[in-house]
Amino acid sequence: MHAFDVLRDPVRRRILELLAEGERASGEVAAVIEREFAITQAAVSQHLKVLRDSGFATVRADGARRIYAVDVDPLQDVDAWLDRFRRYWEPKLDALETEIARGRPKRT
Amino acid sequence: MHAFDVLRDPVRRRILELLAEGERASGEVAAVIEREFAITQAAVSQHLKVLRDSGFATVRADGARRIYAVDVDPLQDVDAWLDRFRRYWEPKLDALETEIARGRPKRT
DNA sequence: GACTTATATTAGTAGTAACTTAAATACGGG
DNA sequence: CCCGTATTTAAGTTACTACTAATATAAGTC
Repeated sequence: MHAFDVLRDPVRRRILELLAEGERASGEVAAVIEREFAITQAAVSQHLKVLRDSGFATVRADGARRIYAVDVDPLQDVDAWLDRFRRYWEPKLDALETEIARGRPKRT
Repeated sequence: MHAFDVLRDPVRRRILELLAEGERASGEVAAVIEREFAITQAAVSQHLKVLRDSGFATVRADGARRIYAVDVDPLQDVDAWLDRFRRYWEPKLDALETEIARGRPKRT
């Protein structure tokens, strides 16, 4: 599943926003999302699965709980894709200078 | 239509890549896309409509031709959304310093 | 004005994705 | 072990989206 397919869904974007603030248990995420989007816990769990399978999130067990954390690799891919458009809003920087100014690490 | 809904489609992303290199007539875009994705001119025209309606592209007439150009406003929105994740791969810069270092213009 | 080229629009169809409900799995405590 | 909590998985339904084929619109040429 392509990064943009994942990001297309507003629920998944909101989950990533939550995880950007710090790791959260599945249930904690579900509590927020259920309230904000009026969907069931099962639906949230399915979204978490998509995020796992597509590399946007990692999980670790803590007893019966599942602690989710954001993984930014696919987001960096998106950021890299945007590079070709940056000259339209960062007119002073050429491509190389942009690399340096932003300190973006090399992708493998 | 949200920016990520638009970017989800690989054909639309490819069209934007083409337009990032410079403006192109509808038919020029269609020629490339028809070849690369094996879809009809009508389908390409529909994608161009989506890009227009969602603010990713602008058009001007040149006789019977329609010249398309990229409009990066929605792409800047995407870029801004990514800001909250940047600290995970730009650890040395805090939020304010990032703003300054990247020289990102204020969005209205 | 008829014909060709360039492009957009309409109507209909098929595949996909997000949801719900129900059931399954796994851990922790009494 | 049985029970409650935490979480995932499965099955089925519905809505949306990208497509094709056909048609419409508009400009350029003779």
